[in-house]
Amino acid sequence: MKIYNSLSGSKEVFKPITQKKINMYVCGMTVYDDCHIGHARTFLTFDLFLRFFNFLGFEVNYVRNITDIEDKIIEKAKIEKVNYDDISLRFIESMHEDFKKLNLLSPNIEPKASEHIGEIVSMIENLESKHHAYSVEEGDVYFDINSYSDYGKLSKRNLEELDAGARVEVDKFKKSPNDFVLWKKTQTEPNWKSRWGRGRPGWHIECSAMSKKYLGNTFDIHGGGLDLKFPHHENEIAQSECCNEKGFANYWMHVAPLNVDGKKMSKSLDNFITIKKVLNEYHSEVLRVFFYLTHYRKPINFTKDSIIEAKNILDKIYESLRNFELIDIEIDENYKSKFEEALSDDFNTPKALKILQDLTQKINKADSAEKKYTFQTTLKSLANAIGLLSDTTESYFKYSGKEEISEEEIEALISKRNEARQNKDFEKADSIRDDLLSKDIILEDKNDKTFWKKR
RNA sequence: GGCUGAGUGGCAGAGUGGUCAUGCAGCGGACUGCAAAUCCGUCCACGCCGGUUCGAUUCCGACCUCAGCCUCCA
Repeated sequence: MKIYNSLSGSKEVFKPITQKKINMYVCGMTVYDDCHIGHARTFLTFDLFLRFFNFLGFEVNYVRNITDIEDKIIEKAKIEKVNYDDISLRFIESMHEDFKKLNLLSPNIEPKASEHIGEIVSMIENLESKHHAYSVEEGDVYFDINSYSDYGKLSKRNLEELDAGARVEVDKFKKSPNDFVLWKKTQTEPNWKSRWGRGRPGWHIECSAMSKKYLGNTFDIHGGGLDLKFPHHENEIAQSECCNEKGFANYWMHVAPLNVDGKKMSKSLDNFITIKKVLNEYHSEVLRVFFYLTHYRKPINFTKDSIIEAKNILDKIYESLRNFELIDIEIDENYKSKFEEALSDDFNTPKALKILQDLTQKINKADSAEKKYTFQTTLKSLANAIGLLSDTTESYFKYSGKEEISEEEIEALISKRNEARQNKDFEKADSIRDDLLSKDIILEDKNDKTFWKKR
């Protein structure tokens, strides 16, 4: 198994600390709004990692946190005149709903920042006692970046560069412009008692505290979106390594960003697409295929055409499993090993997908029932390993977030049409088919049966 | 300006020093009452300029372009 390690900037042979066990920490959501498809990419990618590690026989301890104390949450609460946890709880619920629909495997632990204030405070105290942190008159506590010589090793920058490029106005209390806040003094909710007065944690420290609690000082994999690499992950490394006096994560994995119509998603551009919106039109596995089509370290562009392409591909694959019933049969080892090989090379999903497409073609061209079953079973089993083909063909094709016409009505029209066909009244039969097509229902006559699917 | 990464056919996207990726879309054909699905066939390619080489999309160097980060961000 080879994975690309952001820390070294190269592909490395993956060696977990404990054989066959993996401790993995992923930076999760800051819950101040509905999840968008950029989030979907990141978490679907880590879900793939998790599934494939399981497939290879690793036991993964997966921690994905929830950041529920943060400026944007507090701001929103102020605007809506509600408690901050009304906001965070609302969006945690929304997130869980989305993630369930995306068929994401649950993390083993999903810790919340607000429930780890004790751990956070003691970590800051530890850093202060070792002179890696300092408090100022105002009551804020900062991390002293110059006390940690390895600063910048993940994002590959040094302090001089950072100082030169600093665009923000320097806080007058900071010793160095790149020092970042560990504890923010505040009287507004939420706040907690501490030796520096009432306040709340800064961003970054919660991940150091929670990963330490659940995974220990040093663990295998730490990841998140590429945009978290700097400063968030860089700062986590600084805090954790200074506090624990041990190496932090061995492998860092970052998922490249997603653009919409060639532009970064943002509310001002009005190209902000939520997971809910996409799932309203497409089966969640279409989104999965869409992501798998591009390697996770490459930027991806979300357009109407590209999601349709993903749907076309998945449609074909599902089509080849129509009427498939799982029977006890050996799977094709040759395809299995090719599939494993592709994903073992830093999760080359485009290649893995191609193997599934090859299998589909083999099924369609199989000249014996036995061969067909073998390929179908192989396809199903490999696809399942990466979270695909978990639905039946029938229900996949009938999936739709919105209902324009009921299944009963469709079935009724189909039998009406077949009656007309038997009477050779093709004009009537075609008009019924056109009518259904206008409602996005496609009919397929196969042998003596008629199937329907959503466009 | 700095750092990091990337440039392959309409789009997506593998891979390799010397035949071919592949998929989606398109086009032609088979099948079908007609379609759809499926199968068969088919078009289109490696940013630019040098160098190494018998030969480079693949190796080396310069250049150009793009993206992300440098401020909140998955």
